Amino acid sequence: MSTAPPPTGDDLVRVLATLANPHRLRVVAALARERAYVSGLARQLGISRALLQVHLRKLAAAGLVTARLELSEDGKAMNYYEVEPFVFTLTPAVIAAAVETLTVPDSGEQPGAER
Amino acid sequence: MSTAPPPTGDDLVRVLATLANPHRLRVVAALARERAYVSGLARQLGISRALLQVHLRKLAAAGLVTARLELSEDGKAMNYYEVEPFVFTLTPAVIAAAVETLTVPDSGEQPGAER
DNA sequence: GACACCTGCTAACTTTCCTTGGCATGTGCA
DNA sequence: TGCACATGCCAAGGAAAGTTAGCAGGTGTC
Repeated sequence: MSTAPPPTGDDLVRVLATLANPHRLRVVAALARERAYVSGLARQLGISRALLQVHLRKLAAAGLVTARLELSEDGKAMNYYEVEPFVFTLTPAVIAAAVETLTVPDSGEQPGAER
Repeated sequence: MSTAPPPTGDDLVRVLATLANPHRLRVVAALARERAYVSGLARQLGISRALLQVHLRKLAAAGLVTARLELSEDGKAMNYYEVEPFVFTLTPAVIAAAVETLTVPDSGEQPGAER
């Protein structure tokens, strides 16, 4: 009974690096409560829009949140973000499995044929 | 039925930041197979001792690995590291809960009394 | 037209992390 | 004594991430 598909090494690193940031954790937490648009979320979190943009971009790149462009009642373009229902389990065994598919910076990249 | 105690926000950030690194993931994976001492592990992973030291230090600081100083048969002091059987579950809900106990860089730090 | 709200981007600075190389210490063995 | 192996620490350069400030575009309302 698997709870979630085992992430590849690179995916795991990306997700971990993305979540390893207080601001991004707050963003995820806020979006978990309810979806929000950029400016509103920036005000809610007390950070600048430019900063939030960067963090949202990273979260989206990691597949943890998604953006949806909508039009408000008064015709304004609002970019609504919502959290993705992700589930990652972190254990030594999971990591050991993920490492098998870790890309090396410069050499070859045969999964499970390096050691 | 809880699988693991909910981590505090700061703990979570520390663990995530620690694991968000290919080298440290490899270290955890190697130690998950079997414990090892610094020099041997460095050779096994193909990295310098100094570099491994830094990564091991971070892993230990996050509570993911532990060090145990032992004496080999021929009287040499070997510092054996072994992985801790940690279990972290990453979901939007877990993150939302952890954010409640996130320390702010400069202001006060009353858990769950800010919003 | 001026204002308020929404969106996005880029350049530049600061800070942090990563990595290397060198140095110092201790043990056992030929 | 010299070599091989183990431990550790520190300084310094390079790479990456975080953050700010500013600019530019769009719409609706007074």
